Amino acid sequence: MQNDRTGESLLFLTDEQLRQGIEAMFFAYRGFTSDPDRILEKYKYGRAHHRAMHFINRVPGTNVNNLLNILGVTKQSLNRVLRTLIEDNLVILKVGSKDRRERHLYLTDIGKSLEKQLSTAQSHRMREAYRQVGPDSVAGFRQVLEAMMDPKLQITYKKLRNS
Amino acid sequence: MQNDRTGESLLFLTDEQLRQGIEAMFFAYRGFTSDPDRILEKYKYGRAHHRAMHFINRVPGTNVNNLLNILGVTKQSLNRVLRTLIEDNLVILKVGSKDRRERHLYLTDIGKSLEKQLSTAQSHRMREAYRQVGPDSVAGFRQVLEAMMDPKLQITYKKLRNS
DNA sequence: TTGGAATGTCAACAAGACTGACGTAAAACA
DNA sequence: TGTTTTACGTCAGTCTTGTTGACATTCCAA
Repeated sequence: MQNDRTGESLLFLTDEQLRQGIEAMFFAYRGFTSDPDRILEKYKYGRAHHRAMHFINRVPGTNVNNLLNILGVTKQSLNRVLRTLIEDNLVILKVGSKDRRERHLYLTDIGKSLEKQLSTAQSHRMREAYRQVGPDSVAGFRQVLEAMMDPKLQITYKKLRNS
Repeated sequence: MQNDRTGESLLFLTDEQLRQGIEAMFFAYRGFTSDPDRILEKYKYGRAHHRAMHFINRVPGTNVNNLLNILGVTKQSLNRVLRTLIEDNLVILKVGSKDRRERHLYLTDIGKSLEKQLSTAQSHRMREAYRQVGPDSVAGFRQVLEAMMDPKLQITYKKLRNS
């Protein structure tokens, strides 16, 4: 199993092996979202709220357009989520000082605390998986994921990584 | 970067590294589903139809309950999808001969052909990603994904792998 | 023969995505 | 200065995919 992993051997990747990769993505993504989902349910929020909070936390002060590009949804869809987060005082809008058309998004302390709860739960599972398989596998994991992204999102991903 | 990848070093996995893994999963899953989604749109189907077809193809003759467990949705939700697939002659039901309560699911030739189209598109992206990163990374990728699954789904995944 | 399991179906509902149209404010441009 | 473009918000309607609850049918097994 460990030998014959030459570049050449990839030419013989069977449909079966590719299908297993597909199924692994499907089942793993379920696990990946399950812990935050359980927490969100208690607060009557959904995955969309989680994603918004995650990236507002990641890029504090981001404007709406930028967040839209990251999330890949329509402004109407994002707006519905943002409205409830603002109503509930998890997120605040600040009008841009340079360009006053822009709204900059920040998590409030309450928002930060929920985001922390969610990311802790999600990270915990990932940390545990990392621990089980060892560092080399983790590097491979990240590389394959990156290679599977659409080019535009790959750039977005790299920008976030360097910010 | 390549050195110091000992088991010990995992203890120093930063929140930042874990967060990058989370974001990689998020962006990669978008890529993962995008090609089939484009095809499905033409036929007025959704991801739910794709998933059902995928696993019916994978386990021909599966009964509904088994498929329910694999997909992790309610029977009502699956039923709606199955109904349209049956109406459109992509899937056929066969009443169980041993236990006639059970309905066994099969893809028709038309169903097989659409499933093939979808899995080819999805596999293509995965194959390309695999090619870019090399076989060792692929092994790591699969191992991390497997470790991230819920235990029950991990068993389901392994069963599929050996069938 | 009866209880429970497997399945199907009806109804109602909710989250979260979409499109399209329209409004407002502010910046950028000509 | 006047016009156009950009950023954002909002209203309305639709679709997919998920949910719960209730109920009917079939039929295996004790």
